[in-house]
Amino acid sequence: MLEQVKQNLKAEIENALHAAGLLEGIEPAAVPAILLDVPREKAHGDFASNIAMQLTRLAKKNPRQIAEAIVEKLDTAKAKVSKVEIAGPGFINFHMDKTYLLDVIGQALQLGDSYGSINDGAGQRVQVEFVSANPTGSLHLGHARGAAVGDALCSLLSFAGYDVSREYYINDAGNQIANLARSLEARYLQALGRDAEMPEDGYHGQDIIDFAAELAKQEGDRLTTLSEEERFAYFRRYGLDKEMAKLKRDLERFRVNFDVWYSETSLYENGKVVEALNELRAKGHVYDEEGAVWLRTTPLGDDKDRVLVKNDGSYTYLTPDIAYHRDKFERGFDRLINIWGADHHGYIPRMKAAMTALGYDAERLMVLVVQMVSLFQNGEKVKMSKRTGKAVTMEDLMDEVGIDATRYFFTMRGLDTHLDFDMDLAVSKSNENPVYYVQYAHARICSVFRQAEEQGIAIPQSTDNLQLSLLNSEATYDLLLKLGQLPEEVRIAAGEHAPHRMIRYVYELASQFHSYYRAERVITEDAAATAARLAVLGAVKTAIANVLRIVGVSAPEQM
RNA sequence: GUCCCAGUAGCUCAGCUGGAUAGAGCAACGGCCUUCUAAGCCGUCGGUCAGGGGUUCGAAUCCCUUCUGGGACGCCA
Repeated sequence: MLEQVKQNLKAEIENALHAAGLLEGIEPAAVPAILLDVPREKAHGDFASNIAMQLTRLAKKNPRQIAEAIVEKLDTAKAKVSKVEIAGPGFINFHMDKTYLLDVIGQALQLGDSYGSINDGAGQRVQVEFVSANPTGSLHLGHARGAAVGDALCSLLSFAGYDVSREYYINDAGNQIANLARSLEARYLQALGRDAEMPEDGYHGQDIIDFAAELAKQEGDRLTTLSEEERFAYFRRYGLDKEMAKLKRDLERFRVNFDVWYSETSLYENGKVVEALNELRAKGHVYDEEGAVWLRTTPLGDDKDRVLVKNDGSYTYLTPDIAYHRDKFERGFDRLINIWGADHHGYIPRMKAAMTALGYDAERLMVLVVQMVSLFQNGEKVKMSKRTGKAVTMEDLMDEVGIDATRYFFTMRGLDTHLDFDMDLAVSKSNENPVYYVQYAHARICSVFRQAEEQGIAIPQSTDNLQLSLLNSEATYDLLLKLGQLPEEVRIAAGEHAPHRMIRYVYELASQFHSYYRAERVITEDAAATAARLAVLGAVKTAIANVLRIVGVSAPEQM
């Protein structure tokens, strides 16, 4: 709705540009796009354009002259502009008839759950792979950030009209799983009271100690009688099953639900690793040297060539991963998005190179890098290591901080900022944590609705039969302006893959609402005005709930 | 040594495809509950946008450079 108003204004500005003859002799392609900002200063109107300054050089006139020419030719009636001013170095400030904002109410009520959704994606198929933590220990802080951000991004893209598939790649085939088996074996023996040393690269997490204890209790020392081979296979299977079950449980509890769990092992079993390798070789990107098989990635933007098959005949991590990404493309997705930890950023050029080598457009694969999370407790940075098993797990976070606050907190920041997670503050549930501020706005609206219902006042489900013209206060207009910006926010946030923008938006919307709530009493003696205001609240409630749903935070009815 | 990310108020961070007087939360200080939830509202204080050069009508934003913090540079995954 607001966008229509804006588009209309843009079109009228363009007409004015032509009418003023400002574009004569300028290549159409060179004409800058007309951008309309909502100025920070209210005195600068509802929308502002810097087009006059943009045209300075092209039109060879000074910006204020250009602005004056535009304003003179602007059809203010058609543009629905109530006042135009030229300000500063050449900004044109447009003041609109504020009643245009009232349309937003009906739109939000009518669209409900889909208010704010757009169709930028036009049904394009996007696959997002995220978390993909090795099943060798509990999910920790970094994984939680990846999970929160990845899931929010998926919901956001879906809201923007993309057909999104969430996928988790299970690294269930490499050395690390052998290490898991041996670690579990050692812990099992220890649980039986025997002397057993952890393997050199073993996993020291508490989860494995617990699994081993359970196993010792169930099986006694029976497993020690198995042949070495049988025993290894047993521990491998058992460890993997246990770790995967725990992983899925934690993620589900975190409200992250994957559409596809893709097993690395399956790539070997159905021959896709060999296929990928053969294809690379057939396309001439592979060579043999020093007993190893190499992929020539250097000409494709990588620092150096990469080994695919080691001289002992086994594959490097890269090889099945290439097969995996090849398979993603083969499944027909229009775009692939990977969310990787910052420690894997160096891996991006070689994967893109490999995709290019296979003949795919590497531009269709986007890797988003999520920076590290540092944990602070008692004012000090907590050192964490998977090696020693000393780490705050995602489960700890959910237990101590809660899911709403954790998800909000992780989604709040841009992907590329190093995030400091202050455990004390998060746990204290003080008002430092803004999730309550937003949720409270939603709960407050619900509370007003309960009050209204108790008094026998119906909550309007649409704006039919309402006198919206009764809504003419500054506080209402401010609130409706923010409310009406949701679709555009979704557009920008989805386009930039920036779910944190949605958090900022919903915080600002909540803030506008809280101010409005203080400024105006909703339920009064005036039935018509009451109904109109309840409609405003219903619209705001819808918008808050929709955004919270995107970021995976609950919208409580009361607090 | 090379590459990636960051450096903005006391703290945590927005803003970064160039725009008007650089924003928010927390902290600090001062107000506001006989009225729909005070988990709230209103106000005050707080800045060499790490430093230096450049590009131009205009730079936190773009380019070069220096410094600081974090991460990555395996025939590990």
